[in-house]
Parts: sequence; structure tokens; C-alpha cells
Amino acid sequence: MNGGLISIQESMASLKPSERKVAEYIVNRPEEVINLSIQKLAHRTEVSEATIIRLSRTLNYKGFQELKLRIAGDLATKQSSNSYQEISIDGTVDSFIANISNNNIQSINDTLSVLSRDEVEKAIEVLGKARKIALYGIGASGLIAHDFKQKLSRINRWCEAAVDYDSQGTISANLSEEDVVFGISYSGQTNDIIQSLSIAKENGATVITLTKYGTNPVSQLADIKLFTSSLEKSIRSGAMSSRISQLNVIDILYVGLTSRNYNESVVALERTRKAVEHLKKHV
Amino acid sequence: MNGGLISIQESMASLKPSERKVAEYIVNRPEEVINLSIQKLAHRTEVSEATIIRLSRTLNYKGFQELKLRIAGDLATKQSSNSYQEISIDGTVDSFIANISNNNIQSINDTLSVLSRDEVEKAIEVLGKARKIALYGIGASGLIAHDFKQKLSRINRWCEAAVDYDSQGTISANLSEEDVVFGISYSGQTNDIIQSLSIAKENGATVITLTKYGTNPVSQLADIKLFTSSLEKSIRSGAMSSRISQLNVIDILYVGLTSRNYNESVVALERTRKAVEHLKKHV
DNA sequence: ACTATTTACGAAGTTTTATTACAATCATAT
DNA sequence: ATATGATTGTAATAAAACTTCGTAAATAGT
Repeated sequence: MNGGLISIQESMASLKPSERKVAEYIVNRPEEVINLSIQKLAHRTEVSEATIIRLSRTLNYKGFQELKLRIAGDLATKQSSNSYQEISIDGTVDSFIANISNNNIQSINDTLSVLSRDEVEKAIEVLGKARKIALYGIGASGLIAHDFKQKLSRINRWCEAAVDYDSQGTISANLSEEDVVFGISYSGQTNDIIQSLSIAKENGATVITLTKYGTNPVSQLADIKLFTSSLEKSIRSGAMSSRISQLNVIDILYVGLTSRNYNESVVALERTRKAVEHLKKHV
Repeated sequence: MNGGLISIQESMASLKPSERKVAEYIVNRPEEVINLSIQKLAHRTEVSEATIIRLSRTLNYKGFQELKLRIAGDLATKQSSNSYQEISIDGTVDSFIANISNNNIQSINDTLSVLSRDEVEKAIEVLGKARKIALYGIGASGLIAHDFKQKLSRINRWCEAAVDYDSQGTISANLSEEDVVFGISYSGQTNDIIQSLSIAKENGATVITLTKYGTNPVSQLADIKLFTSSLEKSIRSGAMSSRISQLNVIDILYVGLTSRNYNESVVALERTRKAVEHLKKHV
């Protein structure tokens, strides 16, 4: 139940002058328009009501109502950014299941809008060339580091995950220009990460960071900054949506890396698969 | 411009009888309702138009029109990502970013349809009462186990995560009727998990499993079976969407547990927060 | 058990909105 | 200039949304 805005933009060229006036108004302020009656919209665009009906028909909708519904659908998919739900404690099971899932989905969507394609490409390039990759995270972010390590190992990249300052410091001390360090901290404030990234940086390693969107001490150290959405509500409930969107970014990097060197990766993956097969019950 | 359906489900309990009749009709057939006038909807639900207006107001919307717009928004977000995309290796960065994100979102959505609300409630109840909680996973599922352990510890539950057979066996050997064991295996075929759950079961512990949907050796051992969607394509690309949907289930359990014992949990969370605060750079 | 009071709901009336039919205007070509 | 067709607006009409008010049922109080 969407496609309203897109269909308007596509038909724009073939619209009659007064219809186009309306179409442009709608494209510029869709949020306003869906709450407007046909009379008010006619008045604001200085055309007749009939023209708006005709526009709706030109766009292949039954009438103005249906056009509004379509536009509402577009808005929902697009700017779904601000529809995080505060998770209500006393709702039914069903409602909080819906809420949580909704928030997790939101965070993936939102991440798409703060994640720079250029930086992703750079990160894939750099990770692909690296001699050794160091992955750092503390607490919940440590799990992300481990997840990435599992994936990288599977395609035969040399990497180490470290989730405490001592290990991180030790690894950082031995990094060189050929190496990459990947620091994960949702808040971007974690002291241990700041310290261990700094050491790696001094040794000439390329620094990639994954933090929430915005300026923060961790991302300031980075050569390549990757961001996830920072709109999550309900801080109290712990790292929920944030780690989902971080994992989404890890997936993106992993697939990017795999495709960058497709043949090699597939061979490595196949080897890995065979090696762990004995874990499964043979049927 | 969405949230209509969710807000209906949340308020369902507090609605008046005839309002609820309408609400249920809407939840069951939202696609139909958005194309209905208030008169027709009133007729089909056998209530008066006034009742529908009142329902709209109860849900905090200006009127029936706005309610319809919200529902249209929900429908758009829901069906906008209705299928898994095979991730294409040679596309642009932009396209595979979209693909991966879409798949991850889809896996969350799909999980909602295979996850039984009853089983969730039971699981929350059992986890809430448990003396000790053992969390088992191998490989990628081990990370899920650790994630859950972090969350449970934060609200002061006694739990242990074990990601290899030796540790799992050791823990299982010492479990009793008061305890709960939580086995995670996406495939549901992992031998180590089958073995360690069996030991725990013999000792009388309650067994909860989290696997992909369908009958499988792991879930057959369970007292409470939790499922995630099993529709993921591209097996080769490794545990991507599957772990996202598993984490979504973990979130659901965690929030459920927190709310089950709200006051205690909040106190524990606050203590936890203070304790780890020193990790952050003080600004 | 009876009455007062609140709550839930619908019937009918009013206002607003969407749509249609037709008339006016504009542009273009002869 | 004027006929023709395309485009837009006006005004009437139909439909939809919303309000008001009264009544029945439920609840509470004596």
C-alpha cells in the first residue's frame, strides 16, 4: 500500500500544468498533504478541487483518498526513523513482542541512513588488503568483535578478537602499517577502546571504528568511520537494537569482503564447512 | 506515519466491548479496512459509526481518517520487505547493503510468525523461577548464548554460558530440577548440544531450545520450544539473518523477564550501570 | 429492593469532504 | 477571426466523517 510518491515523480513530466503544481506540492510536503482535505489542498496549490481528483485519476488511483493512503505508505517506509516504540512493561506478551521486533527492524533501517557507502567501500578495500586484522570491543561490543572474527576466519583472513584491555594492548603493540584495527563501541566513549586504538594508530595501523552516529572520542581516532543509528530508546533495557544494527554492518562488510575476492573466499568457505560438519548429527 | 496496528493491539485490553469488536476486525483484515468508509465498517462490524469514531479517539488519533492513514503506513512497512533476496555478489555496494538489510529485517518478521506466544510466556515464567540457568551454544550460537548471559547477569540472574562440549557436560552434570538449560542451535542438529541437553534433562532440569522452525533433534528434547524463521537463503554466506532473529528472541525473553519482576530488575540494572560506568570516558 | 449515577452505545442531525457534471477559458491551427 | 480540442474552474450533489443527545444497561449507594 505505497508507491504514491514514486508514481507522482515518474509521471511528473506528462502532467498538465496545474496538475503538476499539485504534484510538486505533494512531493515537497507529503506529511502535510496526507492530513489535508481536498479543499484545503486545492486552496493551497491554487487550483480547483476537480484538478486534484483528475490528478489522482491520472496516477491511476480511484480518487484522492487512495492517493493519500499511498503517500502515507511511502512515508512509513521512508521516514520510519522516528517510530521507535518505548517498550511498555505492562503490555501483553503479544504487544511487547511486536514492539521489540519493530525496534530492531527500525534500527536496521535507520542504520542505512547514517552508514556512508563510501566508507563501507573503503573499509572493505582496507580489510581485504590487510595483513592482519585486530578486532576490539568491550562488553556487548565484544560479542560483535567475536562474531566478526568467526566470519573472517571462515574466509581465511588472519584476525584476532580481543575483548579486554590487556589483550587489546598486547595486540596493538605489535601492529604495523600493513595491519588494520577495527574498534567497536556503541557509545563511542569506551576508554579501553580509545587507548588500544591509539596505540595501534601510533604504530601506523589503519583504524576503522563502528560507533553510534555523531562525533565521539572513538570515531575521532578513525581513518574510516562506520556508524549505526543512535535513535534507540529505552537505554535502560540494555544493548538491544544497537547490537542488531552493528551486526547488520558486520554482515555488510563480510559479504563485501567475500565478493571482493569471490573465488578464493568460496574455496575457503567450502573447506570451513567440511571441517565443522562432524558437529552435526549425521542423518 | 504508522503504528496504527500496534497501538490497537496494545490498547486492546482496555477497550470497551463494541470498540474491541471493531479493533479485532481491523487487526484481522487491515488491507480491507483502509479502503472502507466509516459507514461500511460500522455495518460490517455491527456497531454504530460513533463507536468507530470513539475508538479512533481512544487510540489517540484525530479521527477515523487518521487511523486509516496509520494502518496504511503499517501495511507499507510490513509488506515492503516481503521476501528474502539472494545476495548478488557483483552488484553495487548500495544494492547489497540494501539486500542484506532487507534479509535481516525479513528474518525478524518471519520469526514473529513461527514464535509461539504461549511458549514465550512459559519460557519467561520458567526462566524467572529458575535457580540457575545454563546457556549452551556452539560456534555462532555460542555468541547468542554469551549475549543472553550478559543480559541475564545484568538483572542479577545466576547463569552460565558454555560454548564447548566439555564445559556444557560439566555444567549439565550438576543441574537439578530447579534449574533451566537453554540450548541454542540454529540447525537443530548440533551433536554437542543434543548430548549436553540430554544429560541436563536426565537430571531433571527444564529444557528450553532455540532452533530453526520444524522438527529437529534438539527441539525434540525440549519442554519449551522456541523457533526462529528457517527461510534464510544463501547458506553459503554463513549465519547472518539467523543470528539476528535469534537475538530478537533473546531480546523478547529479556524484556519479558525484566517486566516480570520489574522493580527488582530495575534495581539490579541500575547497580550494573554504575559498576561499568568507569569504562566510559568521563566528559 | 429501589434509586441515583455512571458508562456504553446508537439514532439522527450537522458539517465537512469527495466527486460529478457542466461551463468557461485558453491555445492552436486554419 | 473562428472553430476545435485541450485544460481548468464553478457549482451542484453525493458521500463520508463527525457531533449531539437520548436511552438502555450496568454499577454503586442507601
